[in-house]
Amino acid sequence: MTQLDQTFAALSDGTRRAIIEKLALGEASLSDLASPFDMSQTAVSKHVRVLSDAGLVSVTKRGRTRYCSLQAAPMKDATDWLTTYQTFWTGSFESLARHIEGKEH
Amino acid sequence: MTQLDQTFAALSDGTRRAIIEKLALGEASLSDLASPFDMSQTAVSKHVRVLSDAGLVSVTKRGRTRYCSLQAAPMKDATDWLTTYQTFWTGSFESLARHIEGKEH
DNA sequence: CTGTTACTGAACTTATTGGTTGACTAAATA
DNA sequence: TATTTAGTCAACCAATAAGTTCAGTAACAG
Repeated sequence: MTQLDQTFAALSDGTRRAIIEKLALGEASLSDLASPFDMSQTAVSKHVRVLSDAGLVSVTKRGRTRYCSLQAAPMKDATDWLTTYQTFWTGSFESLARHIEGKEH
Repeated sequence: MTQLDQTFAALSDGTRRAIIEKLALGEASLSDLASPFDMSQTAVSKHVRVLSDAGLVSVTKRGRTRYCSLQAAPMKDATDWLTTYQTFWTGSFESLARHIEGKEH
C-alpha cells in the first residue's frame, strides 16, 4: 500500500469522513468522536487507528484522554492527484493530454 | 456503500489509478489497459468493473472489443469533498469552522 | 470452416475490513 | 481506598477484495 492508496482507502468510509469533518472544527477526544455513532468505542478507536496509520490524524495523550487532530500533508496529496485529472473532468481534455504527455520525456 | 464511499474506494488502488491516468489521455480498449500490468486480463477486467460500478468509467462494446472512457461526475464529487476540507489543510481554519457551522442551521 | 482474439463468468484462495465482546491498564473522582 | 472513566488489546466473526485458473461465448481473420 502506497501513501496515496492508504489515504483514499481511509477516505472511503463514511464514519471516517465524519470523523474528519468533526476534526476539521478542531481537536477532539476519542470519546467525543465516538459518542455520535451507533457503534462501540472500540470500533471508532479502530477507525481512528486507520486514519492515524494513513497519517491523516495525529493522536496525543494527555492524562487518560487521547486527543486527535487533522494532519494536512497526505490529504493534500490526494487533492493534488484529483485536481490534476480534474482538468479532464471539467472538459479541457486537450490541455491535460499535453500535460501528461509532457511528463513522459 | 454510498457514492462517495465507492469513489474513494475505487481510487484507493494503484492499478485503478493507473487505469484512470491512461483513460485521461482518451478512450482505450480493455486489452490496451491490461497490457502494461503484470496480472491477468481477468484481474484488470475486474478493476475496470469496480471503476464502472463506481460510475467513474463507462464501457461500450463495439464488435468484440470493449472501449472504456472516463466519467466526470463522481470524481468531481470526491474532489469537492476534499477541497471543502482543503481550507483547513491550507491553514485558514477559522473560515472553515464558520463554513461548516453555517451548514448546521 | 478453423483458428485466434477479446473478452466474461464461475469457482476458488488468501488477506483485509468492519464490526463485536470481554478482559485489561491507567487516570481521575468520590 | 474504591469506583468510575478513557481507552487499548486480543480473539473472534462475517463479508469483501484482489488475485488466480479454467471453461465458455462472440467476433474477426485466413
